Amino acid sequence: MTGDNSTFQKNPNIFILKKALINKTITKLQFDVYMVLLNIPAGKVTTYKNIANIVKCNSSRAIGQALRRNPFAPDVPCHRVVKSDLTLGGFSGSTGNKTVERKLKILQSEGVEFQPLKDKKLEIYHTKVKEEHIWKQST
DNA sequence: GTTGCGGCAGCGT
DNA sequence: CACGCTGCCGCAA
Repeated sequence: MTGDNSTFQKNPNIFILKKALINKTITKLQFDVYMVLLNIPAGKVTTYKNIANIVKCNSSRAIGQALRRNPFAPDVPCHRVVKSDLTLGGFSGSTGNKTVERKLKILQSEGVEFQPLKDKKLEIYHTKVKEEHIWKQST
């Protein structure tokens, strides 16, 4: 193949992930999930459910579990994952406002925009990502 | 080496 | 709003 090897050169993280899988510091599900994350560019986000579909796992919650154990943060961008209703969801193993605020700040610094839900309380937890920032898989 | 149990950064009804 | 459910994984017996 004359194919594109630049992916590997631009993402040395892939090499690190494979190594971690072989050394069994991460599970196969973690490996699959983290590989998906590496394809999400800054300024975009995806959902737990979307990742679950990609890695063929029927439990979005298991995805959250894999993310919370991410040993490679922030190189593996676990903060670019939100809930299906486009609200923020948890971060770093917690759903508390204080913790989630950190997630919000990181995403905003990457250019992601948010809109609060008017009919709900103006809490961070009810802040939604604008749809234009949802990551669409390239074919 | 194996089995069983309980909890999880969510989702659907 | 409250509950039940899913698959996965760490830890104790």
